Parts: sequence; C-alpha cells; structure tokens
Amino acid sequence: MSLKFYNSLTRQKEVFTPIHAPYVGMYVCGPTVSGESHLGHARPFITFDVLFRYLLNLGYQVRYVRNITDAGHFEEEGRVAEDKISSKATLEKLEPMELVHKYTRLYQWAMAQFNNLSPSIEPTATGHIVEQIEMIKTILADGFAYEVNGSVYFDVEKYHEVFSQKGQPYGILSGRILEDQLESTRALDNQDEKRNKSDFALWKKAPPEHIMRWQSPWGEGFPGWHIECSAMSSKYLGKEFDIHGGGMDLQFPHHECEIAQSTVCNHVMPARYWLHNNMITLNGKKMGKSYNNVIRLTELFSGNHPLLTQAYSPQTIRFFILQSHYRGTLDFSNEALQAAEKALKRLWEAYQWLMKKELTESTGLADENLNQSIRTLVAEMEEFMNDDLNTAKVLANLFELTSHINSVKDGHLPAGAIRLETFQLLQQQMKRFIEDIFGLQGENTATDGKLDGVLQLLIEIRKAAKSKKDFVTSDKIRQELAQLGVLLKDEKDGGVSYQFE
RNA sequence: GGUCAAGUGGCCGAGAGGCAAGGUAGGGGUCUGCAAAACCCUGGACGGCGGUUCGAAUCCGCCCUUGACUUCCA
Repeated sequence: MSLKFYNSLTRQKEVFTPIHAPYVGMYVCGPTVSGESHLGHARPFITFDVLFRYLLNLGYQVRYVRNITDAGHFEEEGRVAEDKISSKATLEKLEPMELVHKYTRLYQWAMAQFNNLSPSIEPTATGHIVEQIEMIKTILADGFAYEVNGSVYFDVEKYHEVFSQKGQPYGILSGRILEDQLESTRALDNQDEKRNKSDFALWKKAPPEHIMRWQSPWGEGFPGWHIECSAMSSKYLGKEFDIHGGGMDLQFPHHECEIAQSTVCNHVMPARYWLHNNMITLNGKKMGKSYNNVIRLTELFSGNHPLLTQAYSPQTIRFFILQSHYRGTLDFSNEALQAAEKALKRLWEAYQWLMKKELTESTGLADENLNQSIRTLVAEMEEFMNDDLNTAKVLANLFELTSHINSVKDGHLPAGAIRLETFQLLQQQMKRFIEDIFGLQGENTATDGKLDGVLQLLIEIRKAAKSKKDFVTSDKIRQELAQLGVLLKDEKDGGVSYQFE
C-alpha cells in the first residue's frame, strides 16, 4: 500500500505524491516563544517529527521547516491591542529579546529531550521582517489589501469574490462560509479600522509603548500574525510545497489566512497536503492557556505540579502520544501516563535483549507458525504507517513481537524456534520502527565503565553468597542497591541484569 | 447562536458493514530460596431509541452527553 495522508483540505485520505520526488518540502507551525511549552505543544512536534523521520526512512530528501514565532502578535476584539511578547516582557522586566531567547532555548532543550530531530531550518519571524514586508507590498499592489492609519489589512471579502471563481473561496480549508460570518458579525464592526470583521491584519502600526517595532513603508510597526508563515514557507520551500502541518486549532483562522495571502502573492495554493493533529485534553478539555489547565513540560519532567502524582520522562510522553492516532484527541491522566511508562519499559527491555542476542545458526527446530507470525507482524507495520501514520497499530504489533521475544528470552520457546533470517529481519525492523521512525531511546544512559565494574563486583559477591545459600547477604545487596535506585534481576539463564530506576 | 467532531472494558486507546487490536490495572497459573521481571490462561466494553441490511460499534434518522472552532491558541 502506498503512503496515504488524511488531507484536511479535501477531507479524505489521499495518496502522497511529492511535487518533486525524491524531494519533499514540509512546513510545520512552531511555537510562540513568549512562554514555556506545555504538554499540548509536545503533540504536533512529536507527531511531525515521526512523519519527518518516516519520510527520511522511506528515502525522501526532506526539507523540514519549523518556525519560531518571536515577534509579538497583537490581540483585538475589545481588548487593548498589544504585542504579547513585549507586554509580558514589561511585566517581567525583561527585554523582549531576552525573553524570546530564554524560551527559545527552553523549547529547544525540550525538543532534544523528546529526541526530536532538528528541523532542516528553524527560521524566526524577527529574522524575516523584510520578506514579510515585501509580501505585504505585493498584496497591496494587487489590490487585496488596504492601509488605514499605518496598519495594513487583508481584504477577505474581495479575495473571496475573486478566488471563489477560481475554486478557492475563503474558508476552503476550514469549511467556513464567509457569507454567514459577514452577516452575523457586521453589526459589531463600528469602531474598527477594518472594513469587515473578517479582514485580518498584515501589518500593525506600533503604539508608542511598543518595544518591538520595525520600519516599513507604512510607518513603524510589526507584522500581523499570519504573514510570517507565508513568508518563510515560500522562501524556503517554494511557492508550492508538499506538506503543511500544525495543530487543529490553527486550521482557522491561521492556515486559512496563510492560504489567502500566499495565493494572492504566488498564484497557487501553497501546500498540497494539510495535516492537522488533534488536541491533548485534560479531563476532556483542551489543554490550553485560555483554559488555565496546562501542565508545562518542565513540570511534567519533574513531577512538580498539583495534578501529577509523579514525574514522567520525555520518552514516556513520546510513547504516550504515539499510542494514539494523531487525528484523535488524547486524554491526559496519571493512570494513562503510568500505563505508558510501564509499557515502554517492557518494550524497550525486550528490544535491548533482542539487539544484543546473537543467533548464529538455524537449528532445524524452527516453528513455522511462529516464523510466519513474526513475518506478518513485521510486514504490517509499514502498512499501518502508510495508512495515515497509524502509530497506535504499529505499537500493537511491536507488543505482539515483544511477547515472542520474551518467550525466547525466558526459554519458553527454544532459541532455534525462530529461524536465522526471521531473527535478522526482526532485529532490523524493530530497530527501524522503534529507533529510526518512532525516535524512542533508552533512558538509563550514562552508565560509565567504572560504575558498571562496581556493579559487576557486587553481583559477583551476591552470586557467591547465593551459591552458599547465604540469602541474608544476597538479599542485603539486592535491597540496598534497590534503595539507591539500582534494580537487580535474576535472569532465567543464571545471569543477573541491573537497571536504574 | 453558527459550523464541525467525538462517545468502545476500571483507565488510555485502535478498528469504520462479517471473531471488537494493543497497553495498563484486576483474577488464576508457571518459573524462582524469596523477590522482581517474564510467559501462559482469564473475566470485563461499542451513550440511548428507531431504521437499512442475511449481518451494524461501523451506514441513515432522532435524542442524550462531551468537546473543538467561531479571527490569541499546538
């Protein structure tokens, strides 16, 4: 089966055909670095990291662009227009760029904790003011925007009129009907500079107190909230590129506006495939600033939050996210995270054992049903990924394989039951999906050689005690190590393994 | 109000006309000096009412409940 994605634009699954294979261009809306990232933010970045990894694994040459929004957005709707970043900076008595730098570093640290690959380019909004101004100039020149008092607004109604006839009405992505919105909102429009409520800002005049401001043909100001993504995606990926990703909450208005702006400038729908991940919920409610129910990533990693009964590692969270399909909501709870933690541990330990195991020769005792089962489970995994990235189903197969692996490990199945070529296929594909595509990694790293030597010594002493039936000594060693967070396990084959809690 | 989703065991979640994945928790067993881990067995779920169909968790209608978007948001 060929690779298929659910395209929000067409509301159906479509075969993925890159515009210029083997090259693939992918743009994902990144964070606004005016504050700390929370669990909800982790989802798109992990989801699209897995997509990035999968495309690379399939042999595509991918340019993955994920922006950093470090120029403030303004707010409206009765509230005082303000630049989010400079306003928070005033409260915290920080320079805007100091704040941006702090949260950018924290964000990038969190991405590394998750083992997300770095995007190919991570452009900043403030680094592309010139490109944004150029784009606004083009839109003005084409008559799809107007200037009022030093601000520039996109004329949504005119765009809709002209482009509806070309089959691309405003609302094509989100399914909104502009006429309905115009009717229901016109009365509220009085004091606004905008001709229509549905118009959106391309450039905003900066009030005197704003710190973040740039020179433009329309005076000092700052870019509107949607233009940066259009400017940066077209600069680095071209006028038309393959994949545009982001959270479902960005579908309207953000992505709708991107489409309108880019289409006016470049005369083409910017992206072929629009992918949207669903939200992470807390007690059924979207995790978000406005709901005051966020758990920040640093809190999650440390366990330092009233709703958390313990700390959860970045890999546990990554695994938790991959256990569901990206287009469904995913509900947070301690119980669910603890389930994920245990499951990941079991998967990872079986995988580690598998990779260390050396099988040299088939013994002729091969269990054909088992071999066939393993081959089928392995083959299905790619099918599941191709079906709109069904990571949940891939994991289900990985767990069935885990049971087979552990059966061999514990001697419930003879080592020869798995044929050499099946075994090698298993090793190769487990590595491919667990590490290369899912990006999972071990967490008990950093054991240096000295520590291992010390532990091996203790294991030897304990083994000697056990063979003399001196269980007082052997249990003392095991218990005290356990208190230090080192867990000893007596394996079936007489060996002893350890792991850090 | 408008638009769009979703409701599956205790919990988290796949599935989208034909035996209801997987994880975790529960019960029983095997192994073990004891543990831990692992393996095996096992109970337990499709919001409600109608309809279409040989057959519905899946399609249609109505209802109930929850959520998202509605120009800040991953």
